[in-house]
Amino acid sequence: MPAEASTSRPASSPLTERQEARRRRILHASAQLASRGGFDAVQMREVAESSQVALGTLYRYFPSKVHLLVATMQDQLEHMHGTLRKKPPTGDSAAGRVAETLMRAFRALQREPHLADAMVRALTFADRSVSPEVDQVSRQTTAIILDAMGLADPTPQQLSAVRVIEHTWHSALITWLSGRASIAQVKIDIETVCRLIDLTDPDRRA
Amino acid sequence: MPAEASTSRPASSPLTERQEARRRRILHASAQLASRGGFDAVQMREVAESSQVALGTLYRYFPSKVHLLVATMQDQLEHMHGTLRKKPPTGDSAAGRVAETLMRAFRALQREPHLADAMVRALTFADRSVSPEVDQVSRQTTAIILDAMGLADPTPQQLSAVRVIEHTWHSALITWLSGRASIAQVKIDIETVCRLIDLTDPDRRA
DNA sequence: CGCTAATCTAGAACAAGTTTCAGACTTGAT
DNA sequence: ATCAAGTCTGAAACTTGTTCTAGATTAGCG
Repeated sequence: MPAEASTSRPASSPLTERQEARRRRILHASAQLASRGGFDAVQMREVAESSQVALGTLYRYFPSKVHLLVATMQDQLEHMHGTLRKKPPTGDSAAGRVAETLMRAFRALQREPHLADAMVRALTFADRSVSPEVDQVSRQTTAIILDAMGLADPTPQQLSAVRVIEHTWHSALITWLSGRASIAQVKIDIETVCRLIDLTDPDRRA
Repeated sequence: MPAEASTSRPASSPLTERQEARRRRILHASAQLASRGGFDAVQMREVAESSQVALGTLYRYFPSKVHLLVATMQDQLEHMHGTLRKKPPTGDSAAGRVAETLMRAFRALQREPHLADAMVRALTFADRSVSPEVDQVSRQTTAIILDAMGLADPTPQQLSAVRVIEHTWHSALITWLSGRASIAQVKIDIETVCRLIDLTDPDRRA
């Protein structure tokens, strides 16, 4: 596997400079509009206009609104992973560190709830045509969690626990975004699910 | 709280017979179209035509496509809860019974994957305007799980565990529907998360 | 029965995602 | 520098969810 920016994307044809710039302008416009009014506020015509690109071009870069928003999420996730790396969590147990990390991410999302709404809704609404991109987001999330656990090569059990944590994370986020769960509840649920980690830690049979 | 059909819905104005019939026709058409081609195949004009109702009327009964599909899900969930009641799960532990119940539900959904797709996508895409209906679905799901646990009054911890199980259930379903997880993986994740139940059972500190 | 308010119907109109197309511009290779 | 292939632009068209309107029907009531 050749060294490549953690960004991923096989880079089937390396974009020229101007193309890279267009791509960034589009993602920036997308995030900006999303921050304003969430999923609905990201209108393809407006994204095109804001990023100084023809509508057809926008669709060449991102074949659908969902693709665009999922790519926006990848972009934001990288930021976040970078930020988290700088200040690793300090808890004693793996479970505690993961919970701390997720709550930190959660607080970051709280600062831009509309953006969070747009990204998460796109993510869960995505159909099979977006699977590769969604998968990439999922791998990135997994990496963040494994980082917090401080684990190099997890057992299958632990991987399952991590998947369950991700499930809970996404779904809890949705219930919070749609106003059906309080922040406190999200916190409790995150902490609850993180106990699964200790449960699957071979060293620490409670 | 007055006794009312488990169906819910405060019944602000009791529908006449013809109205009730229209409502059923609509839900039936919705489920039928969904079974064919999933979320996208449920087109409001087609639902209206199939159920012999004007488009405006359809929108009077269900104020959006998402409302319609969430109502369809409520409908199906009731069916399922009824079916499950008849053959309660037989496992020894609460965790086992819940896992068994969920996997049974999962197999039922497998039989109509397109319908499952439509319902689950609508559920997670729903915004605040659909919260009451989504909440109702969530309560129904909770009831099914608590039934399987054989629990009358759960502790807050147990409620959190149940919420986490629901999160996992929904999210795992989505990853399966979008082809990003195998059935085997869903099974493992369900079983993994169900261990939380034993973990929070006051009687059975493993 | 006859009236009134609510409901239903058919169909047009509107909004936003997506597709299409003809022509202008870039790029890379020769 | 020139040409071919690929890309970008602007604008219109198409699709499907949603709203609106005018007139027909129905339900409940005196």
